[in-house]
Amino acid sequence: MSDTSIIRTAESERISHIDYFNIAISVDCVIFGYEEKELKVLLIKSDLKEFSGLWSLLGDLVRPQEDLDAASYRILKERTGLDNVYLEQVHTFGALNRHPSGRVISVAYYSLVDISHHQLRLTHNELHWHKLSDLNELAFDHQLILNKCLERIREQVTEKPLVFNLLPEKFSLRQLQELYQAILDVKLDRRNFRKKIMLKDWLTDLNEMEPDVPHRPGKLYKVKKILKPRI
Amino acid sequence: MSDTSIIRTAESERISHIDYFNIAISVDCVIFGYEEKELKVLLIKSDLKEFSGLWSLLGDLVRPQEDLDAASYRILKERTGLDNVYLEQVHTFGALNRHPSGRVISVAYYSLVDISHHQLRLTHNELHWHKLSDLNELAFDHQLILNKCLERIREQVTEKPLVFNLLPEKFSLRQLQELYQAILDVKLDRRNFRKKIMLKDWLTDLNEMEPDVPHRPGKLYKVKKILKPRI
DNA sequence: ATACAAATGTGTATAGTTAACACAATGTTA
DNA sequence: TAACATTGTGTTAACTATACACATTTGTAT
Repeated sequence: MSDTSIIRTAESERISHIDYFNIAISVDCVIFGYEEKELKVLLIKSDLKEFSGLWSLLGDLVRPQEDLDAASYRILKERTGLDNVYLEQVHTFGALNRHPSGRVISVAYYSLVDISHHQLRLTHNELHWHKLSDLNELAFDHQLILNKCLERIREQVTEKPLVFNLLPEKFSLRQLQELYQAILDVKLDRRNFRKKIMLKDWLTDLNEMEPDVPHRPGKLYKVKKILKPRI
Repeated sequence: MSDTSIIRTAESERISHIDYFNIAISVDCVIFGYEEKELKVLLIKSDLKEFSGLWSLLGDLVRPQEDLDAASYRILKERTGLDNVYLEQVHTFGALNRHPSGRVISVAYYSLVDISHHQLRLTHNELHWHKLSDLNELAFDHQLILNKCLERIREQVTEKPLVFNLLPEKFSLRQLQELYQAILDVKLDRRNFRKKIMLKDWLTDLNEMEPDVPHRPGKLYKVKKILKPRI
């Protein structure tokens, strides 16, 4: 499409390229991890002078020949080395002044990754996992984006077998319960939790015991079919 | 911002304007109404030759100085004359070839309006309310967008006092039940429905009876506090 | 005026789900 | 071998959701 091309709107208005392509579109990924009984998010030091010293989500402009899901997938792959991940679009942020360099509309995705995954390689030394419970001011409107994604996970955690993406392949029911507790920020009754999770028929008993615990070891399970929508 | 301006991405890559502003962004509104015990959607005849004869959602390009919510609000106001409406962002659609004239990414909103509202004036004679139950092929990916919005409403209808936006100010419990049935596509038990809706404490009894019914009239209610997020 | 048609308004019993709660068994460490 | 930490398990009570019927009110037709 050239600079003189025309877009027809539903109203048949004719609008020149120059007028209407002045908005850039980016994708921001809220990449969640789980470690030491805490939910974490992967952030990078902002390289904008306006936000110097602040952390920001991982994002990039969407390329002209790339769809939104592909862009989020690319960002995740570039930053973490992971390519078999859960990614879901959450919301699009388009406030006029959200980006200091110009009009940038950003589509937010969230992702759930296993921090201990052997394939995980942070590709940049200004990339760090931050505890959600201990977060300073973020660049742009990234706190807003993060909150929206967290809200979405909380809605989904009891509905869909998603959060297994945050755990290693083999896990105990205690680990799983602690994860639920971290996400929902509640304390759960152990017996009721085990009953409820078993009713969902998401887990396979591996007939193995967890190793290296200083107490009676629990059984290990894996999830039957993890949700990783092909993006 | 001029054609030579630079956007810094999180990676500090430098990307020229020409390369990265070749994507247009639009908003599409799925405007739901309710009439004759059926859910309806407001559509307009597509004016693209590629979709000649097909109906499409109401949409327009986002203007450079307009945020997304404002764009959806403007589209609704332009098309219906209504300006006190419920609007909610649902999802962003960015497939490469969704628009035949070029790369257009569209943010979908849904809206709930009272078809019988005195202020409602369709501003275009190719605008029509279509029964959801009786819909032909739509232009673009608009069937996809519609489905996503319908899904969203169904999730929310029992959680939030939203659907009152579809009804006139005064309504009977029968009308309300019929609306729920239309949205959820189920049959509900009258006694249980009334019990449950009353428990939610959303309604005020107006101490009036519905007029002009050929049978025992029901009481009229209005909603206590309707949800119309300021957009 | 009377009978009929259509819809309102109301309560209870049953089934299913969620929440609260305690103790014996297993493995580790000193 | 005793103390510690954590696993694994079942029952009861509270709450929620579902199924279900009859007398009352209004309008209409005769």
